[in-house]
Amino acid sequence: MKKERALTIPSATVSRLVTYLRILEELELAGEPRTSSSDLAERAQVTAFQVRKDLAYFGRFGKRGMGYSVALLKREIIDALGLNLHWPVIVVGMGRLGHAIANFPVAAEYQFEYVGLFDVDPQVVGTSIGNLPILHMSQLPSFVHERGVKMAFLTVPPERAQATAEKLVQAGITSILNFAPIVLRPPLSENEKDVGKTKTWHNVTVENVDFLAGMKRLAYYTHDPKSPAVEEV
Amino acid sequence: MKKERALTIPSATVSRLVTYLRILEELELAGEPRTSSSDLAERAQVTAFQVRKDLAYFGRFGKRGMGYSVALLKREIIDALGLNLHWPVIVVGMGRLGHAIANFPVAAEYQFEYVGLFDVDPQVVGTSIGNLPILHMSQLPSFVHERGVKMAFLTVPPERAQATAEKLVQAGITSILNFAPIVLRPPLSENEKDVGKTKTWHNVTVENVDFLAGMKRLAYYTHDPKSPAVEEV
DNA sequence: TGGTGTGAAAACATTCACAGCC
DNA sequence: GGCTGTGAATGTTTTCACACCA
Repeated sequence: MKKERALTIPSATVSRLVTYLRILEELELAGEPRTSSSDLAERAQVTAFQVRKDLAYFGRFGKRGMGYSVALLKREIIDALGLNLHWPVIVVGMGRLGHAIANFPVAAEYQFEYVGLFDVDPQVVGTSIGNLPILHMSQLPSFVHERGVKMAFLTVPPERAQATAEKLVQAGITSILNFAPIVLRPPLSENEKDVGKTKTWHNVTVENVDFLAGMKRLAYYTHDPKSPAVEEV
Repeated sequence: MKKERALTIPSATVSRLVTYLRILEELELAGEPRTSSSDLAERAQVTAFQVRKDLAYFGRFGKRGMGYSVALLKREIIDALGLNLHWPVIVVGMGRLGHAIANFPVAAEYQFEYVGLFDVDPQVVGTSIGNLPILHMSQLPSFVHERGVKMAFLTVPPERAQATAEKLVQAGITSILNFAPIVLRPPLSENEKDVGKTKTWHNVTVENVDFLAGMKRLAYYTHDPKSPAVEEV
């Protein structure tokens, strides 16, 4: 008899799992064989309840009274996140930011691997970064199809991000790490339901990396809200 | 008679307000004088209910049947987020990433302004970026105190991030935009309650910018969860 | 005894329906 | 008629208490 395990790990939990994984790597490097929910909690700055609940979404890995094996728990989180799989990645938009990202040693992180770099500027198409040549966008659809690439880092200028994203999805990309400070959306007249924090778009997932947004949120949490928040009635 | 307005805008709402603000800027640039909750919703990829609820946390800016004035709503969100204030910012850690960030024209974003750059490496201390000299970390406490700086961008290597963050807070910094892929935490034996998504630390707020974490979350949302999620019972 | 796993409760966030006003 | 503002309902996430087991 088969029973489905919870397919849906809450998005907040997914974020924390990434954090726990990083902590487990540190513990392993430090030679610590075991940890506990309260130890993980302090290092991740959450509660021990939260850690146990997060882990319970996809299994039972601890020993009561003993805590968790660092090596085992690390392996389980890697599997749960899909980081045991090979992830070929393309970088689209080879300006300053694209160059910086393409030079980052992403291969050190599990099985992510840059396999293609793309741009439209004839000045940069044909040059290389590391041993990867920068290809023209016109070659992208066949490249993505042949190599089975699903994940793209979008590093084009903001005003071109939407149009480029649409091309990526058309070519078969399903996961976009969007560095442009805009909200990517489906081509007009498409209505799909959002799923959690990460929005879907024809089964497309977008994650945003946006330090300007973080900077503005910081301003809110830092400014004294008392004075403007008192009003005359 | 005075009455306090809701001091607490939910953190999820704060994030969306930043998005709405960006959209309002675009609309203003495009010469659109008015918008509506459904227009904003589509552009921000949320529901119209959500937009109206978010705005209702800090005021009533619309006209029934007419929607919102782009200029007015933009001003209100700017005020609510504290972006009408001047934000002097220091960048700490002038490696590749710190250089890239320091070269970014952050002054184009409201009243943020880089006022100081810091590092410990004698090779870079004394050199300049733009018209700002890179100062040694030993000068940071007096600089922060004299200039009344509250916000810092932390771009040091991961292994130095925690110790550097502690120095920043000791010097009087209350807001850290953390680019290091680690969780910053208070010096040992300090227990403070978390407040929402953004954690507090002696009234310190940390926002994280971490593309590797985004990349790993993407892997989870992209990998087919069906096969490993079915288990024998 | 110590620390996990989990059902139940509380807190929080989103969705909805519709009253109210331009 | 159209679109906002908002209490109520729903759904999701976090917190908690405690049963259970090495």
